[in-house]
Amino acid sequence: MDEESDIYEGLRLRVTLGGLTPNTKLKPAVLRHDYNCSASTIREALFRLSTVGLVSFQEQRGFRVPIPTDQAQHELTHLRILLECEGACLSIRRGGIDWESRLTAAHHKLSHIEKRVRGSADHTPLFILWAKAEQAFHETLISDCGSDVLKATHAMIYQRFRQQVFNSDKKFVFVAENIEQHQGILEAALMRDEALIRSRIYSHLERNLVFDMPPELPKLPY
Amino acid sequence: MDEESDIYEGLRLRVTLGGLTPNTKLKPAVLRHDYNCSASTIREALFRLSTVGLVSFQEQRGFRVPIPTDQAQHELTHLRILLECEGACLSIRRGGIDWESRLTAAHHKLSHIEKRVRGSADHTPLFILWAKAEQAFHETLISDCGSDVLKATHAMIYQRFRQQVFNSDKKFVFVAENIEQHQGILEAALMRDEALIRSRIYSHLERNLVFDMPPELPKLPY
DNA sequence: TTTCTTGAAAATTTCGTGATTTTGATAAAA
DNA sequence: TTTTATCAAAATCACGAAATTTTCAAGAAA
Repeated sequence: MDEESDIYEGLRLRVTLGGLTPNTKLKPAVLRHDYNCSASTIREALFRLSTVGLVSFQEQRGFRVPIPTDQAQHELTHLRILLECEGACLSIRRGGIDWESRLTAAHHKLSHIEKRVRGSADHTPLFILWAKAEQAFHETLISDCGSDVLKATHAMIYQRFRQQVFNSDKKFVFVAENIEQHQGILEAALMRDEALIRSRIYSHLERNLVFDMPPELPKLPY
Repeated sequence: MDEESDIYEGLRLRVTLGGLTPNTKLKPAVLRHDYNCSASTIREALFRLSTVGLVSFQEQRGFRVPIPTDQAQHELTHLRILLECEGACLSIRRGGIDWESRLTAAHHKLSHIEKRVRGSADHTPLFILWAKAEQAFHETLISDCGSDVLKATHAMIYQRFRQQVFNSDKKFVFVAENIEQHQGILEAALMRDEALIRSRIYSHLERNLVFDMPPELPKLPY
């Protein structure tokens, strides 16, 4: 049977949002029990995760949970901005009423969760839910860009970004400003204003840029 | 011994520049003889190649050489432009004399090969050499952007791009304009003109964009 | 105390095998 | 002729174990 991709997804969730301490060893011989399968199967899944940067791998030294660094956070944020601005602008040009409607739906769901999060003291139980809705919103934002390669690349970077900030000390996973920022991005999308959406995506992610970065966004690309 | 990465590299070369017919099956049980190792080892390497898009994989149906499509060519070109413009501009801002010198060296090597290619009728023997020099030039161009993530992502896309155009019917692997275009990119880099280098990178890759795309490049990003 | 060696335990990598699934040729039915 | 059924050959996948490498604690030397 096809448990392989379940194992892959399960491990992906663990290393990204599982709250594992960075640098934790990931031993196939141990993990096999959680998924009941052989060590080789786990190894294969870990290998695939390592090619997308979600686990680190060293020859003859096995797999580990990557260590978050300021540098990595900055770089991942930078690429997210680049890819998301591009994808969003292309979607604005190409997307129709269907895109608008899907984006509105995704925002509605996200917004609902975010308001609940703001109320409760402990974010943990809602967090997985929030993370999925956040990802869905940002992926919907670029969903009509017309490029599977762009979308796949963005998904990769987004996962690593989420892992990075969740596993970093600061745990800035959720901040209140998100609510209005997501709202603002949605509005810019519906207004079909490319320059505005660029600047709002930038503002939304800006706080994760740990080094200084040129301030303003371009009018629009090519 | 560590043959694993040799096997990975060997297979990568075969599926990208090996001249294999698209859709060719890649059978571990057959390939094992070329690398003398077990089928499982080959399988593992092919798996890793499939996660970066260099071989296609279907559950229970094994591995195949990906089929080039116009859509894929367009998307890969689009991302190359995006990443290479960004990386080059950042390198212009951050890079010093060392970057200029490495870029000049890389261009010198590439230029030498390209002039030899222009002369000879059959490009095949020189092709691997040219491909390596071309990649080195474009990677040096973005080498001082300060982001390992950007560089790794670009490398991934570049490989797939190279595979795509080499395995496509048209075989536009080498065109004479490359010579002056590479020259032009080098000059723009040394002039530290961001807008110019963007427009020249775009012009260099433009012919691989199979669908229409907005014409001119942005002044500069953030 | 600190540094260096030693060697047993643990972890990683590779491999061949059996179970399961797909493929493709041949024959039967429509 | 075209479609469907059958079934043997071939390929894929997951597994456990052997071979290799690393880890790390305990003792020797500086």
